Amino acid sequence: MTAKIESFVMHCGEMGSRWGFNRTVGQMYGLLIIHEEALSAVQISEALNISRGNVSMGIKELQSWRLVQVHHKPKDRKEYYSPAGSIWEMATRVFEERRKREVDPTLSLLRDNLLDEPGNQQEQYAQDRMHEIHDLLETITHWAGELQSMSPDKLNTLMKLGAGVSKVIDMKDKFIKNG
Amino acid sequence: MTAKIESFVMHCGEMGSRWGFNRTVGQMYGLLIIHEEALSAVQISEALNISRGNVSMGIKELQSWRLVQVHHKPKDRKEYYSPAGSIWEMATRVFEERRKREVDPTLSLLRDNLLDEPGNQQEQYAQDRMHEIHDLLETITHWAGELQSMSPDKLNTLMKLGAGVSKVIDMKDKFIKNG
DNA sequence: TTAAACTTTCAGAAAATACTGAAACTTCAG
DNA sequence: CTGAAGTTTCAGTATTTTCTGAAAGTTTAA
Repeated sequence: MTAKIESFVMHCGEMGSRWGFNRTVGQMYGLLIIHEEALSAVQISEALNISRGNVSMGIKELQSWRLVQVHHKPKDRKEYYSPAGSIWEMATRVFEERRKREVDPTLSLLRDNLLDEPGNQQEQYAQDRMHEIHDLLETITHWAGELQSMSPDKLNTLMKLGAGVSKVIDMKDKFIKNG
Repeated sequence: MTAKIESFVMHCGEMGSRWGFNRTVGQMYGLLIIHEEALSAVQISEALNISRGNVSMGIKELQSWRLVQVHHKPKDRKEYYSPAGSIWEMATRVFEERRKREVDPTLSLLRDNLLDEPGNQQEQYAQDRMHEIHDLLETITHWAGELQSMSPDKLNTLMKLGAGVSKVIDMKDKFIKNG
């Protein structure tokens, strides 16, 4: 590994826990992304100086995020791993998986709590706040889903438009009002 | 604390680490959100059964996220804490702080790495991937900033529009072409 | 079948992170 | 000043998370 490549891989390790996995899983994913050829478990463990068992667990973790793909080479029993999908897909998958882990459980707890009538003023206040949080998370979650259903280039147009989208929406309102 | 309130607070604790802080900080923030009155450090430590020192560290952490506000009562030297801003602001702050911690360092590393010429084919490939990641993160970051600059109700309109925004944009293109 | 070549699992060790509580520090009323 | 009422700090401990490596499991070629 050259110094530049190593610095990227190590950075992925350091950021790993902030992105939702642990250091070695971060390093492994970083390595797979910038390496042109698919790598075997042993190659990964040698490149990163981690145990074979750890690589096995890490691959499992990355698979649970739908971020790696397994390949086989003819006349070779080993499994070779590479990132699943484009950089774009990688981003949407991380986004989606994090939503599942970070938002969905909370939405479900809030829904449950909101089913009961509040027993007193204190609970009334608490429920009002929970309601606000629930609605906000629900709106954002729903919106994120809609965005992900758009084609990447539509989405790109939208992003490039930025806050300008607001003008376009105003224009639509005017257009409709005026017939 | 009633059972329902406690379940919410404990949930915030469990989710804490997924949201970027630790268990007790999560509990503290949950408690402050659903509690109508501001709470003193001692009240927090008693409600959650954690040490006074831990509360102090937790408040510091929440302040670094710009999520709490300090109040003083007349004739009372204690500090009282409550969430800073509306639920909406809370969401944008968490979003923004997480961007700073999760994305900005990576963008800066990528920029640095992309300044140098690649030394060989392997580095060329690595740099191409880094370039893709850089551009994607930059686009998303920029877009997120633009969205945050919009007023909450504009943003709400946009979110409610969902994927329908794509049609509005098409309409604009047609309108301009024909108009 | 057998055994070689590989992968997975998991108990225990190591490392990282969070928490406590006592001491140090700050602020302010008298 | 003094000391009471508060806050912060941080060394040491407890807890949680991650990692290792050996054993168990799987697959396939002969």
